Amino acid sequence: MNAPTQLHPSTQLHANGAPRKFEVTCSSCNLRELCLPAGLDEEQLRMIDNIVYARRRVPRGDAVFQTGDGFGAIYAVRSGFFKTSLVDAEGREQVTGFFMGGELMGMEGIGGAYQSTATSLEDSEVCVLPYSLIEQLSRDIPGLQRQLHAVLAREIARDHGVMLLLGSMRAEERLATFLMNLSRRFVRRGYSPTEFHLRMTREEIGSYLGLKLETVSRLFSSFQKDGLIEVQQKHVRIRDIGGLEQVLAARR
Amino acid sequence: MNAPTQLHPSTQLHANGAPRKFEVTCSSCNLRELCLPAGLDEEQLRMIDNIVYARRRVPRGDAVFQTGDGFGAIYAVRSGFFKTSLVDAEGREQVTGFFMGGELMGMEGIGGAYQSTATSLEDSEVCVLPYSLIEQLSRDIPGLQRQLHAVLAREIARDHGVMLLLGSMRAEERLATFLMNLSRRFVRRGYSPTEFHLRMTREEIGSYLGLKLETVSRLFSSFQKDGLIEVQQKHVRIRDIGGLEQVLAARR
DNA sequence: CGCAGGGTTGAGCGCTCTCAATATAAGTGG
DNA sequence: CCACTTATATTGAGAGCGCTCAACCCTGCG
Repeated sequence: MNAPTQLHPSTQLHANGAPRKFEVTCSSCNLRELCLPAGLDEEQLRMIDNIVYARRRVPRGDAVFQTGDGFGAIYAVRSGFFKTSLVDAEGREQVTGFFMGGELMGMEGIGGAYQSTATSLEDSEVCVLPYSLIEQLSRDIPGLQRQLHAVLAREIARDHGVMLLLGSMRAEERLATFLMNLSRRFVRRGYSPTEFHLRMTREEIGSYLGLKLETVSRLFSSFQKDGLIEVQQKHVRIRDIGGLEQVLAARR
Repeated sequence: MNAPTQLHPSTQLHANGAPRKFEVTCSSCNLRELCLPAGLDEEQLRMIDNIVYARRRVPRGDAVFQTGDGFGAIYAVRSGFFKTSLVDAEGREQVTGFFMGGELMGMEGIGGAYQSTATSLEDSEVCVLPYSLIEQLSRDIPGLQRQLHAVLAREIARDHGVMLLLGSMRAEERLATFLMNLSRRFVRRGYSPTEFHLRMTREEIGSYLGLKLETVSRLFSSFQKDGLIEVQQKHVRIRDIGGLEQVLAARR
């Protein structure tokens, strides 16, 4: 429940104690409006600057935390791209989310152990937010308390949206929803809403959407044939966003 | 974000202000170890006794809150049984959970509006926990703060489990998982683990599990034929819990 | 250049859905 | 209390969506 006892080798410690190369503060971070500090005023921002205990580089394929690890911190994506996944007793694997800049991972571990594994899909960097600090600071800063609760609530709401997708949508509706969701998140981060690079494999998309990788591949091809998108391996260009919305609207 | 502005007619107000018929405190509640106060010591318990702003009766079929309602409180099931569900723009409906004594509903609304509708499946009663009070008290009572965070985290973890179920399991695995989950929750509340009354319809079970009601019905019959359970409408008796576990283990 | 991981595409199957009829339970009003 | 209505559950027959199995292709990299 306290700050991580074991520090990863690539960890850059924060100033209060150890030296570090780069500025590690929320107030100087261009992702702050997408992240935990969203909505805080300048004074509050300065108060929580020390909440970023450290930054940590995560090479492609490495895990930030794994199922069963004792919970210590929430992790914010500073750069790069992640998936979270879980595996049940019988070996069934499920990707529970994809995470990009400013998004938070590991919240389901609060009060116990992480219930999933967070794996980087490209060379990435995370901010380590020790729970003990968040806990402490959110007692004194009502804005942070609210923001933390709001972030947790949004994660629950997001999961419910995925449950709707998995429980009620057909395969093509799932993929269309997925693409539009990615598009929306990319545009908020200043990237093109219509052209992006998928960091995950067809298998990972399939796991997230409750489909087999072949089905995902076929759907990509089918969307391309219909003029909705252009796909070439991991590169995607959305050509007809309205058409994608129509895929959802066309209920039988 | 403050205490509910509109009070439901059947609401029994708490002592600080208005009279009421029954004791409305956590310390006198036999569900406290399953609910928000779990793990608090006696002193802390007394401090949060006033957190139950009111109790409210919810006749079968009524909603405690609905999608889009401004968030004001978290609701704890005092007695009875609930479902939460959401409907998307195209009319797809998804049951996101079933809730029994001591379980909390509405947390996904924190900081905004409820994202689902909570409907009672039998005449029930809920405790109204105004968020403003929770917020205030959890600043002064670290145990409550932790418990709140833990409850939110468990809800996220639960949702991930459902995502695994919906994304990776076959129909019969889903129903077996569902029955074992119900059994576990009933036994914690002092009911029989092997014999219980389903409060929800086949359609609601189906929606929750991502199946059609006919499929659910067929699976019940099939489980019965295999000697795993006895079903008669809403009455279920588990005859072979090990067999149900085998349904899950038998991966092809 | 060869290899490995990832992606595409085809053929056929089977699980779950759709449509439909019937049964049973639970209300509802006379 | 009973006839009628409505909601819920069961079961069957057939169709189709997505899966399985398999072959082949593409791309990056040692």
